Amino acid sequence: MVGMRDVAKEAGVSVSTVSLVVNGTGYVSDDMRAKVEAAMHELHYIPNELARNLYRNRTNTIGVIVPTILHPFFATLTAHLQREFAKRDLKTLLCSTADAATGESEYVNMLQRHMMDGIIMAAHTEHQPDYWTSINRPIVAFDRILGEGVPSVRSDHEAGGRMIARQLIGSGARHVVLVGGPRSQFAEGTTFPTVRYHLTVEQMTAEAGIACDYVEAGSVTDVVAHEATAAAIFQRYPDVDAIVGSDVVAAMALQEAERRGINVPDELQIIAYDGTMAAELAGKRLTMVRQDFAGIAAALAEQMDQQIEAENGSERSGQAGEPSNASESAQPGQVVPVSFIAGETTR
Amino acid sequence: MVGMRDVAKEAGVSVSTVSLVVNGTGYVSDDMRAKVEAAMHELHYIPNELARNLYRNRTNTIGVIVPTILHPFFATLTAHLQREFAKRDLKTLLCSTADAATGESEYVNMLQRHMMDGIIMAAHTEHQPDYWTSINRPIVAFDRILGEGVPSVRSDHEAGGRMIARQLIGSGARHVVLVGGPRSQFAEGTTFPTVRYHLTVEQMTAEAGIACDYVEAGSVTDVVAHEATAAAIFQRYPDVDAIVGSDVVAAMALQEAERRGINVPDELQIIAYDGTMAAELAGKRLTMVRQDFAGIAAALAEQMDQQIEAENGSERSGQAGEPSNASESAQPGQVVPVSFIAGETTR
DNA sequence: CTGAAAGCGCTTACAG
DNA sequence: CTGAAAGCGCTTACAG
Repeated sequence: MVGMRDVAKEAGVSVSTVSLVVNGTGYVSDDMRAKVEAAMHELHYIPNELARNLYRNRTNTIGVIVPTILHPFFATLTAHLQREFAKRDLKTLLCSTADAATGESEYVNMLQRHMMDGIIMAAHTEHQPDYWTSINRPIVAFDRILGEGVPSVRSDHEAGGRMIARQLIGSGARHVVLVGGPRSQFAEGTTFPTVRYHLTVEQMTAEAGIACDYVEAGSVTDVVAHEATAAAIFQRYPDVDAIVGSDVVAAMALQEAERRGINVPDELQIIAYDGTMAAELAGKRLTMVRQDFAGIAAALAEQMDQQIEAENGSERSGQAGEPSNASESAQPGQVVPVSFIAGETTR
Repeated sequence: MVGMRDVAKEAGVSVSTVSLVVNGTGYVSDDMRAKVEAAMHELHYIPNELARNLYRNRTNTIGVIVPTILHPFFATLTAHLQREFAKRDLKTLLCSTADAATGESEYVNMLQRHMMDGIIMAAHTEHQPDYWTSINRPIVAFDRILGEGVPSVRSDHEAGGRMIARQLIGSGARHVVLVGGPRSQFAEGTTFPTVRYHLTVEQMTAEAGIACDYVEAGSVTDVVAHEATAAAIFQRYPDVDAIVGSDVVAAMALQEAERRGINVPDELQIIAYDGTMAAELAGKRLTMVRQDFAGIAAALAEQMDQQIEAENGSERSGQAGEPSNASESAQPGQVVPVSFIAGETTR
């Protein structure tokens, strides 16, 4: 492997000079520069980033922790994040907790070993907030609250809930079924902001005198489970006339409805929450509440930037041991708007 | 930041001893080990992987180059790859060429700068084979041929084509429309093995006296384009009674058929090629040819392992400058079987 | 079994 | 403007 030393020798200059030329920093005479560049070409020199990483204590890599990239929701999120990070010359390390046998803590471990510069946390975690706040490295959460000092970004799920409820009420729905995660996540002080759309729909339909039942969907990881969930809805609630759930659930519900000869949207309305590509592949164009993935990714990347900058800053000035997460002043959570897109599955 | 030196000082031993304890290599007396471990705990020591990386000239990271992870095909491939790599303690760097403004050559550049240990190439490239063979670092191609010495893995597309043709012929199809990539890729000596399933179907239907037209789909990146493609098929070929295309195309074709009141499968059969989750979300359970993603990922990872091992080996023994890609003896391409799964869209 | 030393390939003050 | 030196944090022969 040809290194800077070889280039320096070939060009008859010092290693420092080669470094200056490679990095375009500092002043180098045109004469020297030419000699060095010639030598670099001659030897096909390619700088080794690992040495730089060590010196800077930086990898320019961000880990994106998601349950699985097989799910369109997380694929979409990840794709948009990669775009944002690439703009900032940051690489995206795919960290899924369901696809690999690697839990979040192993990824956090890698963060602490400086294998990455930061983590976007968008997967489930059993850890208590004090776990997350004690890590003391750049972490930004998506759609969950990991504790004081860990900035977080989420969609405006309350608004999403209102949009859905308004549609259902306005179209004369009588019996709504909501599909979502484990009901245990709905406890007071939940760290899952997503539940807010469910809660909003439940509240508004109740006020309007509309029946609203809740069905727990299978794991986000398992598509087959969603199929079973869809079938179960019709069995358990034969008079259901509106189903609300994630794209995947909505698509499966539509498929099941067609199979049972139920007319959509006349007899049954379906609303998909998320608005990924999955919603476009269904049997009809699904009506949906679309999350603004581009906006979410931009906000997450922005927060990550700040976290990283704060870390660099505090390293220079702050005392080593003091555990102080960056940007204490961070909002409890940045909120990104959602939008309602009427399709062929509502009336 | 607390380093090995601090631990050594605290424990009253040398840095070498700390290193031995951390790595569990070599012999260390229980006495020393205990002292070191106590000190590590005391100081909350966490090893910095960057230094190791530099010494080993390794990152344990593999870049996966795909057009976009938004497409279920590549999401599925990537998810399975990550699983395989994780088993081998390798991390997965997401390298998409369409989501970010980063082309393959930038990723190759990163490979050469030792920001990763290898690349799985599954995206389009304009480069000639001599570009790829001259890189001289671990590269494994998926579903494309990048030149002598670059191992490659693909599905058995001929078999896939035969399965499709048999179904169509057996069910009495009269007018088949195949949807696929730009026809220019079909030239003699193409580096795109995928076209073999199209060619096989065309040949077999021709022999059976069945009409078979080819429609170019939009970019793999663009889902909306697929919708337009689907609509165009029905306009251009009003008597079409069988459509074959990727999951996404098939799903959109089904949607369009239902919209036009065309009965599937009685009047129109649809076969999806790939067999990702996208095929399950469609209006009906699509009949499909499923690629064995797990098998593909395993084969790719296996080849990558060999490439990396070969690189390490040649580094020790071989002379530096000699460009010689690992495993010259690699097969022209490893072939993974596909399977036919009957759904509700064929008869 | 343990320690002093050299080195991974680069960067950055610091003299000149 | 250029070079010699120290150092990023760890690993690994090599003496003892």
